[in-house]
Amino acid sequence: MDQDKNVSSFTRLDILIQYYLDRVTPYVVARWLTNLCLLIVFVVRIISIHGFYIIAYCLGIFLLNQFLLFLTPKQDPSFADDDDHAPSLPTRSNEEFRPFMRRLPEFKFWYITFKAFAISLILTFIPILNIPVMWPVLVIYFIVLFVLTMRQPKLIADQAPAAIKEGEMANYFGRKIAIDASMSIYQFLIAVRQNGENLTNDSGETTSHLMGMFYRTIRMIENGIKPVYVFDGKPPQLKSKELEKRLERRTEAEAEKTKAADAGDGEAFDKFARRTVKVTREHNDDCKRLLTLMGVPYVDAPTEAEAQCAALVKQGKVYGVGTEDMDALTFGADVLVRHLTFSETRKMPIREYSLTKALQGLGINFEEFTDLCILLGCDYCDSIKGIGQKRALDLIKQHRNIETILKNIDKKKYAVPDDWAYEQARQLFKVPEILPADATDLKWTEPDEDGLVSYMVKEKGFS
DNA sequence: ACTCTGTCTCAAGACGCG
DNA sequence: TTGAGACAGAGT
DNA sequence: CGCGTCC
Repeated sequence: MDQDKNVSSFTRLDILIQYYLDRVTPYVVARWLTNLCLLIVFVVRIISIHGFYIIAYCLGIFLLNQFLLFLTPKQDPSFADDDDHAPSLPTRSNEEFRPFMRRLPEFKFWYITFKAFAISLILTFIPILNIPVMWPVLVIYFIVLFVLTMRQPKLIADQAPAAIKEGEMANYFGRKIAIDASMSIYQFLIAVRQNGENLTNDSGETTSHLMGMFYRTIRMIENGIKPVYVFDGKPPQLKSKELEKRLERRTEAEAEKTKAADAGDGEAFDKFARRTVKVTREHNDDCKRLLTLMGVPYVDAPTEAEAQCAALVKQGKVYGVGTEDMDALTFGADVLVRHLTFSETRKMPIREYSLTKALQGLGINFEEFTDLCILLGCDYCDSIKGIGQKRALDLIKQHRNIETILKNIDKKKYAVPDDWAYEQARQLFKVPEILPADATDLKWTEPDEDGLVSYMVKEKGFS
């Protein structure tokens, strides 16, 4: 695991292997068919030469063991008893939902079985391993074990408890991760400031976003993560109301800011300055330039970056979405990685959320999940007062969709908003405007060091 | 007594030095 | 903006 | 670790 001395010497090979693994990841059926073929070859060989039963037995036990891990939700000891005060589940779309992660993800399960089949097959060519045993004994042994072990996971699965996968950066070695660029830039602009102002170069251009983007990307690449940045496009129509509100608030904050500046109130100034932050075209262009120089690909989303990120996951082009925003799950991204960036600096573990496992845990399907998220409140429309996490989930479980809920609900108690646009919102989640798979070409190349230096140092005044 | 919701507040990035 | 945590108030 | 600095 963490024997870093060895790691470096294997890095090359790792990268190579990971490269092929990545390419193979989307082809689930083909992968398993390959395994099936291997298994058949193995079985045929065992039967035809009447030997090596011990290897078959070991293989069987191993497969059984892995299969159990595959069925079992990941249950971290530290999360074992957080039933009431689920400490860090976000409020928005998944306070009550216990994201549900297999202890052994599908891909890893496949990979490990693949290796197991291959190794077993090879072992059958080593005569010394042909240890004579009574094969019926082994079969009985195996059946007993099988029956015994198959009982447990049912118990665990029935409880379907919290299952967030936690891990280190290193676990994502070689993985491709889609990241909402605008969101990151926004965060950099907000967080990276000194005396209430962003960092700037001599000519007064803001450089906070470049700083953050630069270091963060470096960090990820160092860890073998291949990031793809996704830039926001035009916001959808439905969001305009929300955006109006934001603009209003920003203008308000602007006024407060000026007031604070006049009064010489540094703290207040800082506070309001953060609220006036907006990601501009220039910021985006700067970052795109930087990314190009660093050899990191980016994608221009037609509308929402989160939606495009999710699409990249669905298309199998990246492993997951790296974000703090739970909306990515609503857009159908199966894998969501949180705290991806600061796990190294701070002691925050990386958390991986899986949509499929979460749905499993909640006992609902994706349409119902979408409705659930709308009920809980999204950017696109209002939500019903008095319905929060628990009630929303209960209602969804009972009625399965918003229409039925509306029919059955006591409208006096829970005021449904006028002209509630939940249907359009649902459409946006279901069929978001995204680029088709062949429109995005993700290539990671060597950084252009000279270009980087000249851009950062000469143009932006870095040292 | 308990559960659930809504509201408030706060912080926000990454580095390295001591 | 976002999430997280703490808390108060309404509902059961 | 906490805190000052990055530009």
